Amino acid sequence: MPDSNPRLSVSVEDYLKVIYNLSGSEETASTSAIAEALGVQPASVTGMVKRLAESGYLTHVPYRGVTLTAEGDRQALRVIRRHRVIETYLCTRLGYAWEDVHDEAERLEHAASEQLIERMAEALEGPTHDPHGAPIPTADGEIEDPVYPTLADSVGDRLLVRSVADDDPERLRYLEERSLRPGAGLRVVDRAPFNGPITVRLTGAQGQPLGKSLVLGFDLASRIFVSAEV
Amino acid sequence: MPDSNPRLSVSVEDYLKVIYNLSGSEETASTSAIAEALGVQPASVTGMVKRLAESGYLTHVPYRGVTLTAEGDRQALRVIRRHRVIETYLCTRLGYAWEDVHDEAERLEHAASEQLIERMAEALEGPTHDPHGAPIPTADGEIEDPVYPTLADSVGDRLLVRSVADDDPERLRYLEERSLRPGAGLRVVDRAPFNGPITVRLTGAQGQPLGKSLVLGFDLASRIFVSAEV
DNA sequence: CCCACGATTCAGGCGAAACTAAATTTCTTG
DNA sequence: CAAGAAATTTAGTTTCGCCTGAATCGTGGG
Repeated sequence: MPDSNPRLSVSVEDYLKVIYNLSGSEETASTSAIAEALGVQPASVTGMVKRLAESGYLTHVPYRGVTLTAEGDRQALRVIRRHRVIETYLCTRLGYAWEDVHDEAERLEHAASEQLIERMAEALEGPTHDPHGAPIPTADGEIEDPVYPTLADSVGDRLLVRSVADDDPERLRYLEERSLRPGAGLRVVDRAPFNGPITVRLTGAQGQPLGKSLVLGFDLASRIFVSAEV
Repeated sequence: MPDSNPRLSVSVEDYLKVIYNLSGSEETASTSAIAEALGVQPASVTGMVKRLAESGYLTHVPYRGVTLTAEGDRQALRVIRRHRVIETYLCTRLGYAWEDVHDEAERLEHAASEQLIERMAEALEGPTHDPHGAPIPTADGEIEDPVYPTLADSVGDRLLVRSVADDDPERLRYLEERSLRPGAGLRVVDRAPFNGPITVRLTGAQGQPLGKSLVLGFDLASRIFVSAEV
C-alpha cells in the first residue's frame, strides 16, 4: 500500500474523481470516457493511467478500461468528500448561492488539508448531503450507494428529487428559480418520444400541490436524479 | 496596466509577497535576500524578476535590486490580505490553534477566490488584525503601516506586544504557553549584552501584574514586535 | 586600482502533463 | 468471417514554469 498521505497532484486527483464517477454506472471506465470528462485527448489518458496503475491506484487492462483499486477508491472518496463538505460549508456558513459553490470547491478541494475538512464537517454537524443533494462520504470512506435514476428515464406519479448535477451554474440557476431542488416532489405529466421534452408538475415538498407545470428538455432531465416518493 | 484579475501562479504570488515584506525595512529588495527567503538559487530569482518586471509588477535595476510598482504592491497586498483573513477565519470560526493556521493559509491563499475572502471577512465583521497581530490590508489595498520595533531592540518599562512572526509553529506554541501574545503587556527587566537573552516580566493585559518573569533568547525576541504601551 | 562578492547571463535540465501521428487492437456488421 | 470503423495504445514531441551550475560581469571597499 502506498503511503496513506502522499500529496496527490491536482491532475491525479481529478483523474481519480472522474474515474470514480464513471465507475458508478459501468463497472469499468473507458479511456475515451475519461478523456471526454476531463477535456483531454485519449492518448493523454493512457499515459496518466499507466502512471496511476504503477502507483497502485487502479488496474489497467489494455484496451479494456480501468478499475480503481481499494486504495484508488479511498483517495477518490477523500477528494469527493473534500469537495462536498466545502460546497456545503460555503452554502450554509458563508452565504454562497448553490450555483457558485462548485467552482470554488473545485479549487479548494486540492488545497484544503484533511484537518480543515474535518473541522468544517464538525461545524456543520456531520452533513450527509451537499447542497445539490449528493451524498457526502464519511471520513473513513463510506458512502451512501443508491444511485438514483434520472428524471429522463423514470416514470411515476410521486417522484422525489434526490439530487441534481452540480457543475453548471446556468442550469442550477434555472432549476432554483423553478423550485426544482433536492426534496421537491413532482409528477411526470408527459414524456415526448425520441428523447423529447418531459413535462412535470411540482407537488411541493410536503405534498401540497403547487400546480406549477414545467417542460424540461431531455438533457436537463437527465441531470436530475429522482426516486419514488417515500 | 495589466488585467486587474490575471490569475497569478503560486510562485509569482510567493515572490510578490516576499518582495513586499523585504521592501518594508529596506527600500529595495536584493536578489540574494529574495533567494534566501524563498529557498531558491539567486539565479532563479534573477530569471523570475525579469519576468515580473516585464509584466509590470516591479522595476529592476540590475545589480541594484527590485522595487514593486503600484500594481505589484496591489497584488502583494491582495495575497497578504487573503493569507491573513484566512488565518483569522480559521482561528475564530473553525477552532484552529494559532500555530496551525500559517501552513493551511499558505496553501489556501492561492486557491481562494476574492469572493470567498470577502465573505469570510464579512463573517468576521471586518477583521483588522490576524491572530498573530499582523494588520490585514483592506480589500482596496490599504494597510496600517507602523512597523513596530522588535523586543530585541526596544527598551521600556511599559511595552505592549503588537505582533509575532507567524511562520514557526514551535515558537508560537512556546509563546502561547507563556501568554506572550498580541496585547500582552510587559516590562524589560534585563538585557544581556552581545545579542544575549532578554528578561521580561509580564504585566498582564489590563495592567495587573502577573509577576511571571521570562528569559527570551535574542532570536526569539527579534520576532516579537512591540510598542510603548498606550 | 584591484579584487572579492554579489548579481547576471547562459545553456541546460527536469517533472508533469499535454499533444500529434501512426500503429495496433477490438468491435461491428454485412 | 472478413473488412472497415472505432477505440486504444505507442512513440515521440512539446509546452510550461521553474530550477540549477558555471562562467561572466558590475560595484564598491580597502
